[in-house]
Amino acid sequence: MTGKPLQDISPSTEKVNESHVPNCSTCTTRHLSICDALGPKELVTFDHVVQHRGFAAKAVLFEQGQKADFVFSVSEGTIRLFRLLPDGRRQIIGFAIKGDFLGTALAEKHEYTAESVDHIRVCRIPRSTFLQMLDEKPHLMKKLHEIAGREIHDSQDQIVLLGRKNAEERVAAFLLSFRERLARVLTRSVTIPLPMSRQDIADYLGLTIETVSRTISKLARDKLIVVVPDGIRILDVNRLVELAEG
Amino acid sequence: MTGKPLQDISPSTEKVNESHVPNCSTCTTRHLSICDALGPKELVTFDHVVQHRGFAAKAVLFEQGQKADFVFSVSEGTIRLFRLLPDGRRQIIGFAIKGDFLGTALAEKHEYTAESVDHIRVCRIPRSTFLQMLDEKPHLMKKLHEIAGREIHDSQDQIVLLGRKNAEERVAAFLLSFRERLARVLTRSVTIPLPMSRQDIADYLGLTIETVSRTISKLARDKLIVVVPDGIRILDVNRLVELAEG
DNA sequence: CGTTTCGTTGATATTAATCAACGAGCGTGG
DNA sequence: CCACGCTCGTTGATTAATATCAACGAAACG
Repeated sequence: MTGKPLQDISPSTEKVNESHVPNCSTCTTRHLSICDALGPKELVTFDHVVQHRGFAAKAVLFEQGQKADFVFSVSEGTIRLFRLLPDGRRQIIGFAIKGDFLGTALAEKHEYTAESVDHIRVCRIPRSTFLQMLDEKPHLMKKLHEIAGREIHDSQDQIVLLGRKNAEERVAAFLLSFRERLARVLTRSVTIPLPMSRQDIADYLGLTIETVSRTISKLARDKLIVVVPDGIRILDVNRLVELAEG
Repeated sequence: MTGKPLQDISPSTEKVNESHVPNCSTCTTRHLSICDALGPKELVTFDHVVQHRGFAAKAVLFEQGQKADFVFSVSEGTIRLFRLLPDGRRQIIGFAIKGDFLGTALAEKHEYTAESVDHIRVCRIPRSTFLQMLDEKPHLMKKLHEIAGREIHDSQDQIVLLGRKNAEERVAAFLLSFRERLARVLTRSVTIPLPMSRQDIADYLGLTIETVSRTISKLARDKLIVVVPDGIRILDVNRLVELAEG
């Protein structure tokens, strides 16, 4: 479907990073991410092993089946995580945003592909280094497991959505959950920016692009939302929540 | 749908447990479960806090939204884990079998209901005790996270299945994955016992009971499987795998 | 300024859901 | 021990939801 090859790190974007995130101690994403588990001293150690990277849209961070050499923390932008079936069908597992942890600590291989939706910035650490830290710092391990617990919970929500909800419920649930996640990260605004394409939303919700488009149009017709450039605005949260919950 | 109230612990079944699993050191499930992370000394400690319980079919171990007081390890039987939508639609998140860890260590509340499919035996530990052990034993924490990683992986498989596979692919994938899990636990036989009902399978695969029934009939007509009492037998694994993978 | 990509909408096709009937197995009670 | 009533699984007929095919306009891009 989208199947474009990876693009390399853009040097210009990298420069932006260097100035914006000079070190872990002053990082604005810290309290949202796994780094929240680190003390002041550990943050300094972290600085020595962490690598800041910027990517343009459609860059591949890592691929399904590939050996996992790094783990990542997202500082900015949106990343789609997906798996492909042999015939090209794509299922997006999730969208990663600022503060999210990416990659596998204990497993050797990535089980999905991660591709930037828009301009992104990430911090990455060699997995071997991270593993060593995990062994030395139980509180980091615990934090990681906490994150895994949330991931499992979210996956189960998605399983219920895909297994038992209709198109309208799926779209409503997606808009609300994405809003919820954005709210942790930026000022909670009525307008929800949607950097991903309709095709991305469709592949996330197990629908086609046409059904997503029609459903969004219907929600707008019913005055639950308004479609704005690159996003939507919620008019009636309560009715949308009711819809989303089934 | 199934919505039956919980049944209490059957004393007779409990007796069976006492004789069959007298202690953790001789437990036949140990190497399959989280207890595999425990050393000989720790196993003895474990013996003092673990409670063996037996349940008849359709017993509720814990419910969606309920405070999580215990964590569980399954010794025998099959357990369905599900969530209900307000209007009664049910989505089965998974089936737990011998060796599986159940419950949430770090979260306060259960996010799904666990109900025995057939006669089961479980070991349970107060969550508070388990949490304390986690803090004291980093290797236990690591083991738990390893298990969580596998759970996340399986959830993602299920998301792909529900989002992008058709009925035939779903049923084929279910049969193979259930067989795979059983194989870890009992001698790998050509016949796959299916203790759960067609309705359970349907609620797991996001289908209706009729579609599951029809699809199984079709697989049998196509000579990929044979339906036997309380299970199926696989005739052509390769074609079934091909089907399941999409 | 042409060209491509993206989103929307309409018409039709297809898959799976729904509605319905039936038979087999099981437990219970006469 | 048999008969009745249930539950469960299967199969058939029809319907409904979403996918597919198709066309088009607007925005983005070189």
